[in-house]
Amino acid sequence: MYYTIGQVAKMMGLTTHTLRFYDKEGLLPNVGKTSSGIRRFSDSDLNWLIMLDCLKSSGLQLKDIKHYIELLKEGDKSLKERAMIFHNQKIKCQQEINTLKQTMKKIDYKIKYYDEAMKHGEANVHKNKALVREGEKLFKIKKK
Amino acid sequence: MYYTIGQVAKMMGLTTHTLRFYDKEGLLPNVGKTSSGIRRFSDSDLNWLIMLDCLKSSGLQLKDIKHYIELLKEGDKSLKERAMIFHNQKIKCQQEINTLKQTMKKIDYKIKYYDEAMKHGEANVHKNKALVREGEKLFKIKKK
DNA sequence: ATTTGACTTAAAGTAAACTCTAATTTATAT
DNA sequence: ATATAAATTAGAGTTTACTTTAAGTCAAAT
Repeated sequence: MYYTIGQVAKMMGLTTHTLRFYDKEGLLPNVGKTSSGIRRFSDSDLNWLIMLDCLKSSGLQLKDIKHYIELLKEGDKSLKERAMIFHNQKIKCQQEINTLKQTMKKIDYKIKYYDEAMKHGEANVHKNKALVREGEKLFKIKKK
Repeated sequence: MYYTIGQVAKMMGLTTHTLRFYDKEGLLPNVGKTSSGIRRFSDSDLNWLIMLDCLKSSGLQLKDIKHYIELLKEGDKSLKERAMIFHNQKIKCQQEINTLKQTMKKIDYKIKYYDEAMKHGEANVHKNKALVREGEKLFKIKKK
């Protein structure tokens, strides 16, 4: 089964421009073309796009993904380096999740602050010092 | 207690250039200056920088943070909009965490693949079809 | 007093990842 | 057969978030 660039764009939530850009950058090394020059995406190409998306999500830059493709092309002798890439990305991913969890905590704190503020009015909330530590106090909001 | 731009840069893990850039962009609305024009960062400014970092981590762009600052300056009448910002960022944050968890799963899968590959050699691993779904097969690696 | 290092501004430059334009060709539907 | 939709290329432009440069002023130490 083959797909046009437009179909793939829809399926992957990308634009055709982005797909051509990826192709130009060497990030779609196996996409074929018809005799008239039109790209034919196979299921295998789709799987690779899913993998590419995963590598991007883990924090790899396009040039790093390009490098990974070169390693794949080298075959067995690059096994260790490829394994290292995933090992490193796992660590990066975990760190990013931890950062986001910390960020979530602070956001929850803010949400609590705003819930209070909207329930009781700004003036009352300001009696609770703990709740105004992170920015609110920077602007002396006039109470009337 | 006041700090110079260099001290703050060290404390926050930023460069002085970045701090001046933030200031220029209006992201440090309360930082004062000495009579000779040198920036004086207060503890309150430091707290704001921590908050700014949190907002960035949650996925807000600098221009969105700028907008948030404008809202803070408006006082009580922007309470609802500010609450909405945190509400939205919480959702974005949670989605990002979910994406990263999915990504982690795929990476773990790859790590398992590479562990196997390095234990038994590429040829044997390729007998396990499930393990080669995501990219490896794209390049017909020559077995010798 | 002078050197060293940190500070100042304004503005140009950079990297990443697209995004869009233009001019043209190919494919599909009536 | 022809109109419309979708594909092609090359290359220029955009956005975000810095980063660097240049030319200078200020502050601390010897």
